[in-house]
Amino acid sequence: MPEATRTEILDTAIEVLAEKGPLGLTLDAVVERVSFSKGALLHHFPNKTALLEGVIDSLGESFMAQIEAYTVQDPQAYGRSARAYLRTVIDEPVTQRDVSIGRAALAACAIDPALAQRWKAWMKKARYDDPRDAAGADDALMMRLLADGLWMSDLFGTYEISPEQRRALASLLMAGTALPELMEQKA
Amino acid sequence: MPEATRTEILDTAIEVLAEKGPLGLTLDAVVERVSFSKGALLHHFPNKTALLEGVIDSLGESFMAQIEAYTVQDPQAYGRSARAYLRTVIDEPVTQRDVSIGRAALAACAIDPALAQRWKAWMKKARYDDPRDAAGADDALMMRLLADGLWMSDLFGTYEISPEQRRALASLLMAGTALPELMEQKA
DNA sequence: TTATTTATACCGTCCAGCCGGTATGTAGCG
DNA sequence: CGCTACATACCGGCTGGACGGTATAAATAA
Repeated sequence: MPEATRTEILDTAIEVLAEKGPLGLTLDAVVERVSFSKGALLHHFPNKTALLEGVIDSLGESFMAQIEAYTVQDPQAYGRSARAYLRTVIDEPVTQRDVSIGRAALAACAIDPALAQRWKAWMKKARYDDPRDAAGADDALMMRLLADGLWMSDLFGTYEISPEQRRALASLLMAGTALPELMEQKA
Repeated sequence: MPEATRTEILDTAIEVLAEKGPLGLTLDAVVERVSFSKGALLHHFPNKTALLEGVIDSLGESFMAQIEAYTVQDPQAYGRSARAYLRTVIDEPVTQRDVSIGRAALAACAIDPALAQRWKAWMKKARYDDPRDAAGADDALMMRLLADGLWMSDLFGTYEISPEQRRALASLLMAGTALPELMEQKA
């Protein structure tokens, strides 16, 4: 059952990533926690780069699956992909494990441009089925940027954000269309 | 002239960081480019952690100096620290070197919580002299989050943002006070 | 004044551990 | 017999950093 082995490797690698960070993600560290040997690992992933790519792809798939789930359950077609993105990024309960994985993945992408590119591809793939994104709508972009900023703040604890502030931010984001109007008023 | 040696080490380390990323920043790599030996490096920075902290502090000082410069030249007191932050993060011409350093610093902070904490301290220190920040104003926070999201997008090239979109974003950010009104309308 | 100690700044080598990866098997299966 | 899916042993490079020096200059004591 080679496929099972593969996913076991990937799941374990993500677990290691969550616990020890990207520097702790070594081939040996994965092998230690797994029911088979280093040879098996290197059989399925010929080198560490391949493993890392596998991990990113695995995370990317989960990410996209979550977005798709939110997307299809959204009754309104217009802008649903953006809304699903926002919910995925900011609404999900943030466990310590999520934070660790987020940090590690961010670090990995920051270190290795190839991984960043790969993650970007997942982001793009998840940005589908939405006329606003297709049109490159300004407001959807802004909402995404704000959500990304909030996500990063969550990862690093940059700003201390109160629950009320967070709720306000979330509702503003979900409203989602107001910023361009605002711009026109100011201009 | 021990102080000069110290700053030479730090500058060189940042240079290495920009060129080879955080994984390329080894003690030997710094020593190679410097007029003295490894012993000297270890004399000024007893271990690698100390060197990394020094690098973060050095970057933090530059960052804060830039913000202070923008702050004092801003005629309007109200909200100047937030505006200075925005300008520093989004207005500056982004060279490839800036991107590399940003990536590397981000990675370093994502990997090592202690460094993240240290950077956070610099951020806090730069967030001074502003009644809105003191009051934890929602709009200033939102502008910062959006700017952070844009900064990250610049680092990774996540979104393709046209010059017009960028200009629009910048002006919206500088306007900076409208979002709370908007929230009330929506609520 | 001079001798002695102490602290600073720096040099250059060597090592031990870790880590990615290779090389060489082998057991099962079609 | 050859291919897949593993196991085991081993290696060499890199890296952090320990260590044992040296040169200089200031502090201290005689």
